[in-house]
Amino acid sequence: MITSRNSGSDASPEPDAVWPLSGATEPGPPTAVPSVVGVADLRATNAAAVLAVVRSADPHPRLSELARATSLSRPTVEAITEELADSGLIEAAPTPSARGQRSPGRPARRFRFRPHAGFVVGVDVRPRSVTACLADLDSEPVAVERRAVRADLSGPARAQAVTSAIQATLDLAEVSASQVWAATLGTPGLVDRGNTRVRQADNLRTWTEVDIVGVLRDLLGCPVAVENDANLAALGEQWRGAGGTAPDPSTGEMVFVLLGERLGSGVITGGRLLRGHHGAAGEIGFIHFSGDGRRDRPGLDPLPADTIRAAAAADPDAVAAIEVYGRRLADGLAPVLLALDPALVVLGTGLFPDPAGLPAAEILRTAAQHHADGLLVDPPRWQLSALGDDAVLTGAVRFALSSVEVVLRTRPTSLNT
Amino acid sequence: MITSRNSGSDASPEPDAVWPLSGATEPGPPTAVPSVVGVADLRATNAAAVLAVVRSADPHPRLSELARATSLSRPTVEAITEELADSGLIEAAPTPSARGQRSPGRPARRFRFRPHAGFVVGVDVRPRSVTACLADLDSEPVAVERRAVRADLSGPARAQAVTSAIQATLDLAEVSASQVWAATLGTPGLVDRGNTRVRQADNLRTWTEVDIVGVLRDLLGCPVAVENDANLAALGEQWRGAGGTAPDPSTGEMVFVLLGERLGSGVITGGRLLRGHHGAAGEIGFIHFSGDGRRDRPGLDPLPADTIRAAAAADPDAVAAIEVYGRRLADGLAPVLLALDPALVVLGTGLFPDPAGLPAAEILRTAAQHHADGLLVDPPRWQLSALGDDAVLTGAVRFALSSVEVVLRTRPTSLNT
DNA sequence: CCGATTATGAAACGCAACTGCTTTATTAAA
DNA sequence: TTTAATAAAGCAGTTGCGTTTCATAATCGG
Repeated sequence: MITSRNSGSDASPEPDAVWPLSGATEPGPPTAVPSVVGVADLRATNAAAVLAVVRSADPHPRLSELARATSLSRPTVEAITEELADSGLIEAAPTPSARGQRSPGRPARRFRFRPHAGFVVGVDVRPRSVTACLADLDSEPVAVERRAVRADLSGPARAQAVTSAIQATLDLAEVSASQVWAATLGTPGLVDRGNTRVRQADNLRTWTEVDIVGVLRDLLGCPVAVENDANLAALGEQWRGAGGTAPDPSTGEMVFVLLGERLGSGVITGGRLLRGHHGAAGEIGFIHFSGDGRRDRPGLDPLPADTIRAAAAADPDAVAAIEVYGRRLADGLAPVLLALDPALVVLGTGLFPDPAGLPAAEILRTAAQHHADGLLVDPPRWQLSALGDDAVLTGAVRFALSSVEVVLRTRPTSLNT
Repeated sequence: MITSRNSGSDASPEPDAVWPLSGATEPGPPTAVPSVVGVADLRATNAAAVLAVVRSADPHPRLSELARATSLSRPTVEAITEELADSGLIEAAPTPSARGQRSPGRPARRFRFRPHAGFVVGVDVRPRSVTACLADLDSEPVAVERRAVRADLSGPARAQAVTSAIQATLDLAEVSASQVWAATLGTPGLVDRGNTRVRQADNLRTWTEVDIVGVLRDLLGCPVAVENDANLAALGEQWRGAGGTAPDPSTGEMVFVLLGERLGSGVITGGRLLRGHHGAAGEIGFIHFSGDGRRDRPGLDPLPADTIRAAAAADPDAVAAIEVYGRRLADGLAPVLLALDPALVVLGTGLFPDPAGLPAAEILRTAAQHHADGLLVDPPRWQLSALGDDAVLTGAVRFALSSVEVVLRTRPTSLNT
């Protein structure tokens, strides 16, 4: 095992002061004194590079391929693969036995990533439901558990529902809490900047009084974070490339709009979530939308369910109503889009639960995009959510995973406990 | 000299694939394969750490202090200081001869940063003027040169004014072009994402047709970037802590509003400039402000100069007009502020050139802040620009400097050409 | 002038990575 | 079945950086 000079407390909810390996191109935040490195950190860094190649290469790579891809020497990658195998993060893969594909010479060992070396938990808390998802290191769900709850459930009872749902996923997948490396909980309302507390959630009674992060940390013994649901949904869409399976670079500059009971949004710029000073970025529900029924109050009333259904059935009045709604949305969003210059706006279909509503959502999207095109300098693309109802849950898993991956990128071999 | 395995082309305008040492806390952008490191990179990184301490320590540090501050061993920092001294980035400092402060024992060598080891150039291009600033590595100006030009000047002639102003600063300071490490030019209008071209600048004739980056690179032989003026002003304000000399953490989440002929803004989130997908982030000049004279066209007409003067003289009508203007501004900005959740809004006083206008600016600020407070969830502080007319120029210097500091943070010793 | 104190210098060690060579396992041809 | 070709795996030996440890040099207070 490698111990790093920079090793902070690994149980901290924020993986702080680690070394991002990705290249930030332009002016970054002003830094304090940069960290120093010792020889031991080399191993950790290079192990991360090897691990990344093993994860992405297809078919399973051989040592020589790893050496070429990382530009490390073969003896070095060999030593690294041994360490990674010891830590359980990779394992030997069977050599492909297809007759024609085999090359002459001594057959090479091949390596593959072990996604089940660890797990993460994502939770989606809504007024009427609590859903927990246990996912492996490839963010593949291994167990999902949903609890229907009453909207007026008290905070502690809701927390109880969360822990019980999580515990159920663990039991279902026969995974112990110690195998969980991180957890993230998505919630409506505002979250503090450190992702440790729910600051405000007007439709969830006494929910802010619960120290849900503490509860989950006691349950799982790993870093836990809370985050706004729209923000997580944005992350989820980013992961899925917002529509395709292929990663889409335009998701690095994206605005996700969650059309729920209250309007919310998640903003991604430079590939990362925009959180703001108080963690309240994206709270577009308080915008004064023009022409909305409630003239004096901010916000945009949600579309009635029957209008959506009627529009899906091509009722002209309902279609017109949705088009008006889309234009209002675009109108209110225009200043935000001007300020952010996103490549993409993704409309979360939380408001259009079943597939029947999809045609209506498409009408809304078209109307909004068309109207926005006339208002903006560099109009973004508008898309419907690719994940639908699962966006928040997926995003929670991604959030948890990304905090783990920061560590994987720096000292993966120190994780084998 | 140290050669790094990761050495890219140092003359590239974007310092790509270098190692940011600052800790990015939460989910970062999805990365390709991380870079690997060799032993040589250790030296570069640790040298950067030592350099940073030398720059920030006061009084000039001794070897043992450097060792303590960096947690490196004394022999290591000694070797590093030698290299840094060879490269010209630091030098021996005289020992303080004050009788009382001297400690017993052999007197220690002390080291200090040499800001004149290199220089950067910042340029502020406006319709009626071109200003160049030559600054040292502490971003201290060593020469400033201003050229008044006609607003309808052609692009090539304007470029000529730029090069001539830059050359004048070099001559004035007796600095050769080879000593300039980076240059940044601020301009109105839109800039492409790579900071290499001016995409759009409706009030500058044929300015977009000039390859100003190429021209300056030929002149200076160093990385050159162009950036929107409001964005640079935001960087400048961030550097000055937006009002104080002390660095202010709240500038990491800041919106700078440039009240010029056209409204522009620069947004800083997470300590870095928000650029957007097309580099057009912050273009709030196209927002439809309510109640403006031109109902059908977007934007907000600038305040007439005589109104400003009258308000400064406490004329009630003028004061009221400015208050209305401030409220309109806050109204139009509210969606942006909701989406970004900044800690701070800085009003650029480009519209209020002389000190006489300051009282009027203060009226505007107060009215805007008061009105915004009622519209937002987490209202930001509102401040007047601390740099005034120099904001863009200062920001250009900072932008250029930050791109060289990225290098200084990674392989400072490879710079001694 | 002497001891206390602090900085500097030099040698030896550990660790990670690299180069170059030998050995091993396999396929294809004789 | 043997043999040559080929590619992987194993095994020193070297280099570079950082660290520890010990010895030496310079200065101050008495």
